[in-house]
Amino acid sequence: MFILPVFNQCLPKIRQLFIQRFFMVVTRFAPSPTGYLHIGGLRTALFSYLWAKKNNGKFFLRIEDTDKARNSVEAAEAILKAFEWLGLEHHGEIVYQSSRDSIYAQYIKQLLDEGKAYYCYMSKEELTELRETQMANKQRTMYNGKYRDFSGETPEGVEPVVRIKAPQTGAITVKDGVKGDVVFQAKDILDDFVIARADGSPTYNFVVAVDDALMGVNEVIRGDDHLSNTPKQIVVYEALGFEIPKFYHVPMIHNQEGKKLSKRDGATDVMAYKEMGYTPEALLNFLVRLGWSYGDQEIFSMAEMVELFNPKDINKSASIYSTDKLDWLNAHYIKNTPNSKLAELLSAYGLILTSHDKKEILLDALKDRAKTLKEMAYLVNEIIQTPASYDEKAVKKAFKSDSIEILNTFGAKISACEELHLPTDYHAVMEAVVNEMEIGFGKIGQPLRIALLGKLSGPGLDTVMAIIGKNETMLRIANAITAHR
RNA sequence: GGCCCCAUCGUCUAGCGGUUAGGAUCCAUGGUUUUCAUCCAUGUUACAGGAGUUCAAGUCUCCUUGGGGUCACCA
Repeated sequence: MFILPVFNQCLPKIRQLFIQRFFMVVTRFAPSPTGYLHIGGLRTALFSYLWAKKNNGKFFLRIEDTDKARNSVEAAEAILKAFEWLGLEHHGEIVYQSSRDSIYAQYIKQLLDEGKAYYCYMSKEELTELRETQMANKQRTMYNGKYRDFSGETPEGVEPVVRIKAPQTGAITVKDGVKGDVVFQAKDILDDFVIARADGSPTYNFVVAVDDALMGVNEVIRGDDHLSNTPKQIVVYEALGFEIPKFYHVPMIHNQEGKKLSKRDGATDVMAYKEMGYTPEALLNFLVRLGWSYGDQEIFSMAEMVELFNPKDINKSASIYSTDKLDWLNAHYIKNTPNSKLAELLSAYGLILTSHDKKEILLDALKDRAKTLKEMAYLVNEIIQTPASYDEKAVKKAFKSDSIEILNTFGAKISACEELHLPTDYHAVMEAVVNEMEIGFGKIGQPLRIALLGKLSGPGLDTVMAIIGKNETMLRIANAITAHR
């Protein structure tokens, strides 16, 4: 092979351009501005990010705001905020389609000049009438090509749209990395669709193709609701002489009713998951496994996702959104988060632990018990705060006639002890009382639990006492005795 | 309605012609724990239906059924 030596002799810069042009994976996430990032969008963003990252490629962010009514800056900020929380990064500047009108205009003009597109003077009324006739005749509604080869007098009073000359026969094949080759017949789906509105603004299928081509995007990973748009985009690519990218159309995420996930399906805003106490690791892990798998593996760190993800392994079928597994993953990640980091995370839920001297014991005692950070913050507060009331059912069940006496004895012993620091110290006192009074552990455990926590569940009592300290322990015991005498 | 996509436990999924159809989650039961949770063990539950191809089909083909997506001067 003689190509390799020649290639290596090229100047580094040219060589890099070559690599970039022919080998570098460039993906993008191109949401329309809705004001927040939703869970389905995040998954395609994640897939695109991972694939680019794995290949040392580029992952771009583009806001599809050709519809100027919606606030794209706010939307971009919301997306960036979510990306930041999740640790996702995009390359370069955010591309706003709304600021690229002149670029689109240039390509529209090019197509017009080359005779690949034309002005269409059909009025809206005429178009509507055409559609109604077609529907009445049970034909598919489509533009009839009236101005495709028009050479007469241009009608007055109609601002023309620009339509592209789409093939009327033959087939368009979308080579899709997920679905395989999907063949569309031109006669079934195509007509000369509008690429520029009467006001000159370009339409979606046109700008998507132009931008992806200009940005060098060569691997498009997006929802399969775009699959039927793809032939139109291919028409644009071909008219403009751009190279068609590789497509991966990932199946939808459905709600419990089996329909496409929408705003009405509760928490579709990614940031709502932060508020609910989910960790980025859990959410990302959850989403990467929705529609994608790697054998039997369930737990994926970001590094593993980058290493193992490949869009060719994406499923073909839609999945239903259910949070059972997300809860499990979240609990898993909380359990495996170091305490220092956990304390930091918990501060976002109003829990400031920096000054607590038994922080380690406290976090160790609770990290196995919470499904979310929010729940964990709540559980911590339950322990730190003196119980304001006692669960009646629990009292009824566990407070026996001899409970006051046992608590009194225990309280007195605690009071007499000088050195009480660790759970084992408190445990020794409990054992001493149990032995002296010749009772079972449950006899002291149940009422003491109510005294300390106001209810019958929670971490080990010795642990709780070590966390709250000697004085608070005595206070809670005294309170309980007063309340239940 | 036209076109397109899809179909394995309730849910997420493995499977890529020969498996007792596997894992995870959920649920249930048992063990550990003074309680609860964690953890461990065990268990219930699936190839939508029908024709082919083949010695052999969850796996290939076709049909049916069911579900979804999409059909704009929205994105």
